Amino acid sequence: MDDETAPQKGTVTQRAIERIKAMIGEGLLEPGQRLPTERDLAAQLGISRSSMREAIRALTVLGVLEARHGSGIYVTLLEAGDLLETFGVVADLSRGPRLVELLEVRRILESTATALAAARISEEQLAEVERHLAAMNATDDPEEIIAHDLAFHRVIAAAAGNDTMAAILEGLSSRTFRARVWRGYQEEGAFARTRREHAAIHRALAAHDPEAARAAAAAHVGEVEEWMRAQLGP
Amino acid sequence: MDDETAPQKGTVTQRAIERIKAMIGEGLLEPGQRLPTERDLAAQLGISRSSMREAIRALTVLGVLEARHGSGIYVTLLEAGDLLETFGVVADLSRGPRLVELLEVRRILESTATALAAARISEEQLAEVERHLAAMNATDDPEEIIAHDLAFHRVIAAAAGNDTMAAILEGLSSRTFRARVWRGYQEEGAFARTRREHAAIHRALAAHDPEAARAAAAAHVGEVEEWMRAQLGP
DNA sequence: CCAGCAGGGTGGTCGGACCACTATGAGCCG
DNA sequence: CGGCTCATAGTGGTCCGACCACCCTGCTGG
Repeated sequence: MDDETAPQKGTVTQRAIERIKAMIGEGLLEPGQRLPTERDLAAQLGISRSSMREAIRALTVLGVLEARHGSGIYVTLLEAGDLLETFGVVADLSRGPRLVELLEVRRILESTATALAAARISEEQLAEVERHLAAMNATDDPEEIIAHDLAFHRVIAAAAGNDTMAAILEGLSSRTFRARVWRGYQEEGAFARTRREHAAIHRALAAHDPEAARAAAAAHVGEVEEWMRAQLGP
Repeated sequence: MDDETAPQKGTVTQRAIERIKAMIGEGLLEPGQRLPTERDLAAQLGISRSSMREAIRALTVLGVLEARHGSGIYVTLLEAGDLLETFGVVADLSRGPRLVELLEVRRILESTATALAAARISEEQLAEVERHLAAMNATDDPEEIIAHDLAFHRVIAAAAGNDTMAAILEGLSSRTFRARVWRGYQEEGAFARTRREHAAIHRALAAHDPEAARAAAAAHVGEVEEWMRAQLGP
């Protein structure tokens, strides 16, 4: 009786998901705000707690809600990182031709991000880039190399000043994805080449030369892209 | 007792999600394949059906699984569209500065996609582009205009030959997102300008001129981007 | 041979019970 | 009086068992 709309479309849980999303979209629920308890929410929408829990779980994995055991359910800050975390799942589960497509997207975004970074990067950020570059060349532990490689690009993406783009790139370079590609890639002695490419990117950043940065980054990702394309062909 | 690993990390449901994701990642579960029943899966992992249902629901909203009432649970084809559908949620819930960031990402991807399309588009696809262009100019029903506008760009994205990129762009132009922006945008008489920009994009496509297409698409999205930036500024 | 129906199996929903954790405040100790 | 401890209420997490709605198969009867 609390509501007028009982359109019966889709499952009960699905409707609950939409309702909560709508509440947030309309500003009834502010970022960081605490929601009513599961029991109250279920009663409000006239559904069982089980169904409501499924809806909450769904919005949790989407990065919209956050459940704290013993405390309550909260709306996340709805920042880029929260919402785009699921992008990593795509990278993890993609295979074959789709990996090439993902690398193509990454090449486009990463080259632009690096170009933007060249124009905007601060001295502190540049120093951090150099730190990861040095650390990457100082060890031969693959695990560590990948970590610094990721951090290298992460700093650059952050310097580009677009959090959304940075979050997407983060997902496209998620740990497992990178490790999966590297495994076979470095077996071909691509180590030296990667090192040279990273150095080129750093040079362009230090010189604040966007065009050179774009080219260097595109070439860097493009190398991996071409290698992967070749793996699938014959 | 069935397994060796009971590391007790995170919630039971979270572990179930990871387990199923891992099964798919390792190829134990093929795309399109049917899973055991909820009851069996729950028994296999030693958890309750409720928890298993939450895990399944989570993977369902991520576009990894698909539940068919009365039939069973299936792995999706894991195509770009399946996995990137959640991208629309990001667009729906983003506001303020993040909308500008999203438009910037869209500008970068859309301009590249349009450039690729200029080189690869077929006669049939070009005809479809023209169809939507004409339909868009023939009516003044905002609903219909938006629909054809979306379709216009969708065909172009498809012609670029990168399904992943097309899926991302689809999410960035989702119905509600587009409607939300249009509402205020067209109040400023941006109609004629939009029409001109679309015509320019079509010309570049017909001429198979990638550079012109890139410029036209970038300008098109950039217009909206600038308008939105202005809305937030003062 | 085929249309129609009935049954079993599946996901969807519900309600309730109990557990694990957190936060709060009353009460104790220093 | 101030700080600490610990009981306790409230919250999300898990489990169970029942029933419903729907799909699919196979059987039945024309």
